[in-house]
Amino acid sequence: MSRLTLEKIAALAGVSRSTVSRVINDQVNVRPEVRERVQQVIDETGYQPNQAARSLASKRSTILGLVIPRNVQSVFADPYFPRLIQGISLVCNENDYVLSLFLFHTEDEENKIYPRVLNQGFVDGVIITSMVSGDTLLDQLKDSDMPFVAIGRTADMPDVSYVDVDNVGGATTAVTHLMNLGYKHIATIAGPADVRAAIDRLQGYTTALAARGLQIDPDLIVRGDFSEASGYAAMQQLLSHSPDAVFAASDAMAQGALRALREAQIGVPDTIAIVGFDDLALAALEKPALTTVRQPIQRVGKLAAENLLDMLQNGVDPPRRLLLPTELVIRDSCGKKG
Amino acid sequence: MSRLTLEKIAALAGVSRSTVSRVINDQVNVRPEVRERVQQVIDETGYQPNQAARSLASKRSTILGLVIPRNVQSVFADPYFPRLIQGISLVCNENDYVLSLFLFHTEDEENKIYPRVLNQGFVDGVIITSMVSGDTLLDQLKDSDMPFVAIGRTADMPDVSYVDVDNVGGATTAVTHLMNLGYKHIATIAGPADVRAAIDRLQGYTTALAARGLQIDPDLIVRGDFSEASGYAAMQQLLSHSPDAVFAASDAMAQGALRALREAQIGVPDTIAIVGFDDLALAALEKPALTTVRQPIQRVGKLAAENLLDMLQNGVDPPRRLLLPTELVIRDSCGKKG
DNA sequence: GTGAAAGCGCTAACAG
DNA sequence: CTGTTAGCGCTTTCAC
Repeated sequence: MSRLTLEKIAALAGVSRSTVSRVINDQVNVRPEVRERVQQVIDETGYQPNQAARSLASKRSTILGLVIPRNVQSVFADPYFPRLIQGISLVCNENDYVLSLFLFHTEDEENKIYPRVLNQGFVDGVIITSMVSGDTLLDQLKDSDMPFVAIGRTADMPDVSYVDVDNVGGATTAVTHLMNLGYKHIATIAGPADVRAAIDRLQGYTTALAARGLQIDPDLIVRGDFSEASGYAAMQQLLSHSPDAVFAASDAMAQGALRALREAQIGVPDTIAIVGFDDLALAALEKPALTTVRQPIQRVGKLAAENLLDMLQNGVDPPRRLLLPTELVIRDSCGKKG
Repeated sequence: MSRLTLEKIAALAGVSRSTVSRVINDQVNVRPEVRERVQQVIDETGYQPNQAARSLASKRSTILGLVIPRNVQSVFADPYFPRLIQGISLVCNENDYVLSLFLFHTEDEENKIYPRVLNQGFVDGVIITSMVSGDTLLDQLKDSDMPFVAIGRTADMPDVSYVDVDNVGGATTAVTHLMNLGYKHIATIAGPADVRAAIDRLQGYTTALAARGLQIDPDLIVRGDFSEASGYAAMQQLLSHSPDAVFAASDAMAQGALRALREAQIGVPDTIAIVGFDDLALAALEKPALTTVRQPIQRVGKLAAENLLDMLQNGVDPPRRLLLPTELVIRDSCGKKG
């Protein structure tokens, strides 16, 4: 029964409301013995301050919002999100913040709910997963005075804080590795043209080839939508151009590619080598085990939350921009030519 | 700038604060023309009521909590959770509620944060994912006066509201289907003995066999932990008892079983048929495509949220207990014996 | 170092 | 139908 209030605790401890408040908020200017006495009453009674009253008086909600726009919603079922959320949640727990989830399924929902999120004082700050450029929600956020951190940068975002993984670098490393193994005819299954991560991974591919003075063959670039099915289709399309290696911009697409090759009875990595991106759990279990680029998703979540909290304390300037390194995990599907 | 308050809107519209409040809360007793005038001011100014003040005065936070205990946390990365969350979130959005996530990673976190969740008035109600029996958090919830709905029932839970899928029925159907196809020597890869869903699926297995007067052979029951790796190991163990079909209590374990059989060069479904449980995305992509029991996860989430909201409005009694039907999805791995 | 007092912005009786 | 009046339970100056 949280019929308990500050007032009552104060009475029980024989002090004023203010003093109890100071104890609760770990403020200075309380004599140690008084502090202890008050704390004891709090412990004994199991008193918990009322959150609404606190927020009203202090103008802080101690809630962080995680916003997932509807264009991202479709991939919410990916293993990516749970790990991201775990990272964010860890930091929230540590800092006595609560994480609220704003999943939007339709444009109506966005229009209806988003203004509330931004203006009601519901959340102190927002982490937004942004993928495609020109994201409406991201733009609204920029126009508001709500502190926020973007997960994944989209188009140009001057003075926007974000955390992203080094997709360009990861892709470059992967393709370079293939070249080092001796592959000459390296194709890529890219992601959607409007998704920044896909653009970056494709750029990593071209960068790596260009660094060796290799020509970019448009026939060796096929787009998918990150899904298994699209990887399967893309691989079939690539087959007529007989690549000796394929860099897929997601593990799911790599998985689809493997399926297509299996059906076509083409040996991996003997005839065609495959490298993926993500390092999902399934990667290690594939046959052959998938060489892939691992991205530190949980760390992305942690850092986003940490930086947001830092902004809440110390102001949003200067913008925090973080690009986390990826790691090439070498397994069997890339072969060992050499 | 949400410097706007009820008071100011009232002034602008030439009415009292109460009237504006009534308009905002869709209450009766406001003349249509007045209502319209007020609404217009609200729309023009983009006024959003302050959430903290509202909660403080009304004693409702319009926040639903989703609690994921640490013993469940380990499987949070499963595709299961995003779908569950999507279901809950849909209902929250529809009803102007916000979903807050309480992910616990350690016991310390549970001890520190949980009391706050329950007593601070932070949330109006809680949805808790419970798996193992004797879950501490669930017990605390029962002892509190916080309205809640459990996802998945554990041990005996008289007068606890829950939403669960019919694991017994699903397993029974799956195994019966195998028997109908003519398999005689059906094994199962069961889940952990303390997880209710696993217990139920195992019971479904035995029930189905018993219904045909078949003996339960202990050698044909091997336990895993729902993971791919455990399914792989379990299948290897089963091999010495040469079953002609295997019912795996999760798709991941079925996947592991398939891997073991592939390695052992045993044909599926020709030599051994396999049926899984879950219908994850990977199920349809397996080679051969996995016959499995589909569970309506998103619906579980929706119903849990809907029932919780109903409890908030109409009181927690009587307890709502829902068992959702599953569906056998027949693909290739179960074969088509006659 | 401590207490008194003034709100934070809203809802909810209660009059009228 | 509308306005007035009390708070909700806390934080935060400001005196002392």
